[in-house]
Amino acid sequence: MGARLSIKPAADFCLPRDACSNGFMLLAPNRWSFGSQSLDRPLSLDGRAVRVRVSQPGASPDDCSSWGAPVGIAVDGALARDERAAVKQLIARMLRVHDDVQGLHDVDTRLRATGRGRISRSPTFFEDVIKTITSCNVQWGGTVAMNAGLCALSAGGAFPAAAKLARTRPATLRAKCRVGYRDVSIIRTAKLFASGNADPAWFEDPAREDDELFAALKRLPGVGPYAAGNLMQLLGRYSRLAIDTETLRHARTALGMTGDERALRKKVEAHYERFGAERFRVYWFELLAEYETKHGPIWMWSSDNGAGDITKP
DNA sequence: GGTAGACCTGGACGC
DNA sequence: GCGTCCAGGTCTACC
Repeated sequence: MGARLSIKPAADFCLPRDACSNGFMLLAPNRWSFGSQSLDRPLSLDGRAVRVRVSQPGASPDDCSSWGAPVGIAVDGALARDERAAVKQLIARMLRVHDDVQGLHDVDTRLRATGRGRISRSPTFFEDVIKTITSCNVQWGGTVAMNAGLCALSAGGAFPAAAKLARTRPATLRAKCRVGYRDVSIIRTAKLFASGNADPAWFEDPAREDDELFAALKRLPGVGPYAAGNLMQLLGRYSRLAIDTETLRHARTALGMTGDERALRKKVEAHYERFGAERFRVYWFELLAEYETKHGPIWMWSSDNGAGDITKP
């Protein structure tokens, strides 16, 4: 008999809409089930993996009266009291269940009716960092394959812990996970986290200045301007864009901008500057709306049907 | 500070 | 089936 946990989320939280707000939800070890509108994945608890299924019965993005219902977590196995608290904390971080999105809706009123504003992430900052590194300089299919390979390294299929990756040889990562030249960056980053020289609490400290945080992120191996920008939003800092080729495509096709790459970057920065501290989220939900125009609501996509065409992050 | 080239993989394409 | 080319950010060397 497994444990059953419950989280009381923010009043406008809607699992299908808020979980499926980031392509990371389609990467291993996450599995979004289109049929049951639930999220399955293993979580690491002090070295052992427990499988969880997260659901919010009755929640529908199209029915605001269904938002805010309790989020249920079904755990495959029994949990000690401290483990129950840990599971709830990891899921709450991942889904941002308590985030307030009013500030975003104040600057972008288009999002009010949809309730959108939460961008999901990983249960841990370390997983966010490695997933971001695997999203650089590769097409989405490559990122999917790399994360599947990384999770295959761990018993139970959980995302590997920093200590585990720190002990892995570069050749093993290349051969089994197809990470290519990112092998050294991933292992160096894992060593920083495993040794305590990179402290998640330091990066997650809300008192940290954006500039200081961005500079520290760029010092992580394999993290450049794009990756640092993406990690900023994963840390809840939305004042910077994470400009990649998809941003430039959006600038050309949706915003009608022209020019070479340098010119486009300047125009994109100028375009979103008026949204201040909410720059990234305004950009991201514009991009998401564009995808959904082509492919339908993102919560109707599934990890089982090819992971869709969504790009990073 | 700006630029060029290497890094690796998978997909597209031509033969 | 095989070879070639290309796309995707980061890093380093160089100007």
